[in-house]
Amino acid sequence: MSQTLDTVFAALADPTRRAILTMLLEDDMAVTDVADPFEMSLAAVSKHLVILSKAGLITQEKRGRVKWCKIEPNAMKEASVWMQSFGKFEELDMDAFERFLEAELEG
Amino acid sequence: MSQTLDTVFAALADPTRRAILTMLLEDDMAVTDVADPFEMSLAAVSKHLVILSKAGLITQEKRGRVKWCKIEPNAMKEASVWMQSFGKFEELDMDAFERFLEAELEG
DNA sequence: ATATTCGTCAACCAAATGGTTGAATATGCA
DNA sequence: TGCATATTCAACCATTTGGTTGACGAATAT
Repeated sequence: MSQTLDTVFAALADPTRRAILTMLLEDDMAVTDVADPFEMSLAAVSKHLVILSKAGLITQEKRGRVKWCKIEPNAMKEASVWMQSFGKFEELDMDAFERFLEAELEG
Repeated sequence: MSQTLDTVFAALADPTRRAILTMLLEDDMAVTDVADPFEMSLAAVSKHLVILSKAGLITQEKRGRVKWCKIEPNAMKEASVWMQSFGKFEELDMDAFERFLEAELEG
């Protein structure tokens, strides 16, 4: 039983958290800026960041009063490998994938 | 926002459900046989199968009084592609991966 | 010095999750 | 027919989840 898979998959199951990760692909961000596009309180987003942090999917570093969030893509490796064992997927349609990411961000 | 990603990742977040999927990699199985190795009621396992089913990760076909469960690896495609966008992972250590799958089954 | 900004904490809430048990349904067997 | 097997359903329960608000501490700006 892998606690890592539990926490990583659970973290990825929430659309807000996936949107946050997609945002962080662009650049490191402060907590306040991460929260900005969402229609929920800063405290709620802060909790999401804790969950992403515990799953290892992001790291946070405090500089001054600003806490910077950085994505840690390698934390997905175990989960990604796990999934890949379950099928040989067709090649990626990258255009479709881009559109999909757009939708995720708006979602 | 993708309801599919929500349900697939949520389904994979539970170790019992991942173990079920790993079992189904070997062969299609009846509900009773799926439930056998787990220390929980048949009803509980049945619920897990419903969740896997709704996520599209398995299909179930009733023949006689037996309901057969079949893994549908392609349902992981979208989620797998999503994850892969977040990093270029090092090459897989396949021995480690085998050991990991063993542990999952025992978990 | 004081006000403002950044972020978390604590208490609370509703809804979802993962489990239980016992009854119900449907099929197969003798 | 009558019994056993396969599976789900319904009601229930404890815990977790995802959100809220208001207060708070730490850092910055005026």
